Amino acid sequence: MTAQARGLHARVLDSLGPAITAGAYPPGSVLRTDELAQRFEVSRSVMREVVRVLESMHLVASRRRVGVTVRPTEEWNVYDPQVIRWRLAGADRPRQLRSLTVLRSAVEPVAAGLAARNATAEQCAALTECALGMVATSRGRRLEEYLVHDIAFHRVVLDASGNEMFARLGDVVAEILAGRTHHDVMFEDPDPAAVTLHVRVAEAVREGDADRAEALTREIAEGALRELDILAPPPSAR
Amino acid sequence: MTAQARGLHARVLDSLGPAITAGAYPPGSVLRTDELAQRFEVSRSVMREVVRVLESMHLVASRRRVGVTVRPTEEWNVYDPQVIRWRLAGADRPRQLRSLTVLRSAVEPVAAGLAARNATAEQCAALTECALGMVATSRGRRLEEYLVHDIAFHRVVLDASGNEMFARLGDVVAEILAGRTHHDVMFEDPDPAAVTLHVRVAEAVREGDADRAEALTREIAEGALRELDILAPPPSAR
DNA sequence: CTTACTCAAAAAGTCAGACTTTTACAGCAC
DNA sequence: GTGCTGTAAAAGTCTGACTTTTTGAGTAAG
Repeated sequence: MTAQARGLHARVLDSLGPAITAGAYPPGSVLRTDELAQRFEVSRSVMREVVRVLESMHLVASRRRVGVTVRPTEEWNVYDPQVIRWRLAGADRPRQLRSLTVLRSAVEPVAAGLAARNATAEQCAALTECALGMVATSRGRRLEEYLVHDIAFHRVVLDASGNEMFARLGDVVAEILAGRTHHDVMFEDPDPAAVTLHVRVAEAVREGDADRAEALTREIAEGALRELDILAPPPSAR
Repeated sequence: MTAQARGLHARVLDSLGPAITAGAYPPGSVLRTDELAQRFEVSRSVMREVVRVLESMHLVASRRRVGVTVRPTEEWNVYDPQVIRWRLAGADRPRQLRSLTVLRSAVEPVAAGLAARNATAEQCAALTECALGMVATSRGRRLEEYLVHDIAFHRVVLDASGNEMFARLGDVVAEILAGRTHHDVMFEDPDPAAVTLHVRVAEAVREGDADRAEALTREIAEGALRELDILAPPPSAR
């Protein structure tokens, strides 16, 4: 499935990166470039390039005479899409999913409000189309088709906000939504209330009603959080 | 000022990276590793490692027989701290600052709400201390001291939220606040209303009042946005 | 016993050159 | 015009030698 002939560099990175984010080498562990090169059966050049990339992600720090030390989790570049992917594929996927969903719940309402102000006619049309698509596929186990429209909807909102930082969270949202469908609750049809909310958000954006778009999106986000609380309860109560 | 002997790799990266984010090589431009190596007077190994890092930031894409092509802005990893730093140092600093401030205004209120629920006793104490420090240095052109407390305050809130993604925005907020003091309005004392709001946020968090902490932080954020509208007006009205 | 200095080794960092692999493109045949 | 084929350009990979920084052991002085 995953591309095989993507070059040595990419292959080693996709092997070592997830291992580190999964905690196979706990923070403070020391690796040596030469040893790694041997282990992965690649030349030192390739391994050096891999280490440099991991270093740029703040997963490791390379120091002379010491080696390549794994950094503590708090220092990782957790917004790096690659790191996000690695962690979502790993064991602490639930915790990761929670962090990202909370982030999403903070960002999307504000993005929707901005979208109501800034969306172009084309974006409004796209939004309506997505919402209609969601309605059309919301019943009868057409989950894959529904997912496509759902992802597209949220992407358009984030793009239409006109904020670059928001727009770049489109992939994260896509990952979350896809995860929900594929891992968690793929047996039942989407919540009709959520579908309706999407339609109403599209309306609000079209009418330029920022406050309503924000409030409605906040409801969608709260729904996502509630869903998460059921599937993967938070750490604990106070 | 900036470290000089940080290794060739870092020096070339810090030269080429900002050049790209500044638009010196417009998207679609094609560079050749060999040519770059000559231009920067380093070996191909070093330049290859630099290119690999830029590639992991999605600033460029390297393809055989073609070369290293600069990617369009929308594909850059705009959350990479390094990229953020480069862009903030460049010409479109104002636009960048706006994007980040909007992001901040979306995230911090939610983070404060979570902090009210999750903050430890130590974090509450730290928060109060920061707020008091802000009060103490809020008058008499003690802007540098004030800044330290301000940054610390927002860092503690983001950390105390217990959300990893929020916590990692501490550096971004620090950058924004520092930028405000150093570039924009360093002539007058901070807004007394803002200082009071910080004190009240600390209170709310201490008392575990999530809604109030969120609302108060939203006021702080709105203040920051208003300030931004004055200093660097948004694109245009509808 | 502690402190300060020296020095050797370990590991990353750098360089140079040869070779391999992919692939865009030109030129040719149909 | 369409399709094939071959060539060259550029990245990708490997190897080995050399340099630089840095740690920590050993040693001498207090």
